Amino acid sequence: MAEKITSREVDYSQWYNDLVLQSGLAEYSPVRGSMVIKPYGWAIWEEMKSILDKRFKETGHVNASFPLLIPKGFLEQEEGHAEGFAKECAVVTHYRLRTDPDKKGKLMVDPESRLEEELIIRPTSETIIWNCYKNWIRSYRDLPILINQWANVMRWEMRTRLFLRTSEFHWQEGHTAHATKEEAIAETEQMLHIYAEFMEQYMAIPVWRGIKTASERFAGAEETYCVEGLMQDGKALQMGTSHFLGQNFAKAFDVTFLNRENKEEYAWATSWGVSTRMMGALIMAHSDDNGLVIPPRLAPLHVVIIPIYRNDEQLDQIRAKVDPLMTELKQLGIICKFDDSDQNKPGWKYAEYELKGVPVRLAMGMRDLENGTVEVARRDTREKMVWEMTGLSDRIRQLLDEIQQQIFRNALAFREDNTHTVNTWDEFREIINSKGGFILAHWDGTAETEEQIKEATKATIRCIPLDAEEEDGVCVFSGKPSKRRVVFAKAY
RNA sequence: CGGGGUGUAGUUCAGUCCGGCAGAAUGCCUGCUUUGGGAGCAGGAGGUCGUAGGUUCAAAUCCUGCCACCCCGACCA
Repeated sequence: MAEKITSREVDYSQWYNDLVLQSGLAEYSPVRGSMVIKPYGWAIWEEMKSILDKRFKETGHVNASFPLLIPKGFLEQEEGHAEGFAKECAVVTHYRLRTDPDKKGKLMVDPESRLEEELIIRPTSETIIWNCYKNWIRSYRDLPILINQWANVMRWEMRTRLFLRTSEFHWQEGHTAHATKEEAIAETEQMLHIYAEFMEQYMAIPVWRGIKTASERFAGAEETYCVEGLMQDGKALQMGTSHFLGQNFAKAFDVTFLNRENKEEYAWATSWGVSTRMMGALIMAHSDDNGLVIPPRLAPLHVVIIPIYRNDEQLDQIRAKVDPLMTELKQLGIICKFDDSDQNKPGWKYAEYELKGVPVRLAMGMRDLENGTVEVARRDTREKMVWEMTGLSDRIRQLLDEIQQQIFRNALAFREDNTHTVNTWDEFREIINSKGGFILAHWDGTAETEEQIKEATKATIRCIPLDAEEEDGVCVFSGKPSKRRVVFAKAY
């Protein structure tokens, strides 16, 4: 457990891996690209889920569950969708194993169990859901359908990274059907804003809200909206997407309804999702060389209390002070733990809880008992203070709020320091190659230019910001006229 | 799928070049002493050396094949 985390300066990727493994968020599994999410990691994900789930329900959505296995033919129905996902699908071809007659104790795929129609493991669920919607939608009175599902999906990735890109990942996918285009677009935008608010207010990560260019658009979408965050190494991370699917899936699955004028019309669709990738963002946005830094609003444990004592009698004295404090803290909705285990010394515990990113640590020893005080340490700044026991629980609640805000302010300041408005190609290349971060630059709107910039610098257009102001300018690459700036960055 | 790296105790690794009893640290178990920033001492348990084959009196070590994982690219949320 005393292993060192690689410093961010030395090797950012290795730092990230060390952190995930050592803090007990997750570990590798025997199958490449899949991971075990351990209780501490899952606890954070559950926190994220419960907050988002509540917001979804507040905005009229309901949860359901659709199957893991999808008939291969379904994927063929929508052309763009098929092209986008075909090359990363795991395929089920057989339904049975048998003992291998040639190798004792070994199993083999039973060649006689080949499936008539092969099944794919869902990479996303548009197809199987729209196959259902076909039967569920008859009239405009059946609309809108506002369904979400929490599920795991699988995309066979060439190169995987814990949380950021695993073959199997957990997410939620909302799939809605609407009677009008306007309503579907409003839904797409609404969900994007719910994501953005969650990321800023809970994850403490400022995000760009924007629209993807055609080349970055979801397979099968008319328009893809996204939220983009900035990691400490200057690379951008797409943290969520919301798609306006137009009538593409309705046409592919023949989903029509009779409108008020008794005329048959195709339904309008959206889909939107965030995944366990957000865990990666949370880690990379705030943590340091000592371990995780988790914003209080997502932390599974807010406060840890560590006793410092020489014998059982002293421990009992400390416990007598800690018990009522814990009761008060719990009444304020603060999750706390008294770590009175005798396995490790206080110093070990300090390091351990810092590694796990617990926002506030209290230490109480004989000196404190005499003075009626407690040592308060905050994880984000690693600052230590000595506070009076009187009125402590309220001060801790305020401190947690302050930490939440401070972490966000830091992330925002970091993003501002690493967002550059650029007008020349030389400047663009210079910044992308040295500092990284976001670049705001004019773009002529063509896929050719976008591609050439990507080839030259590896930077991609992360989004066209929703709140971009109209501004006449010329494309940083081609010199052609442009109406607004777009956001470039190297991305995960 | 290309380039690089690694597979030896729960973990991190040494040992491999030059074949000869399977090692260290850490963690784990027992006991005692400790406890305000990753404790100390004593004792103990723990490994078919990734896998299959070959060479040899003898293989962790040499040869061949295979597999897995990590890092860097191409692809992607």
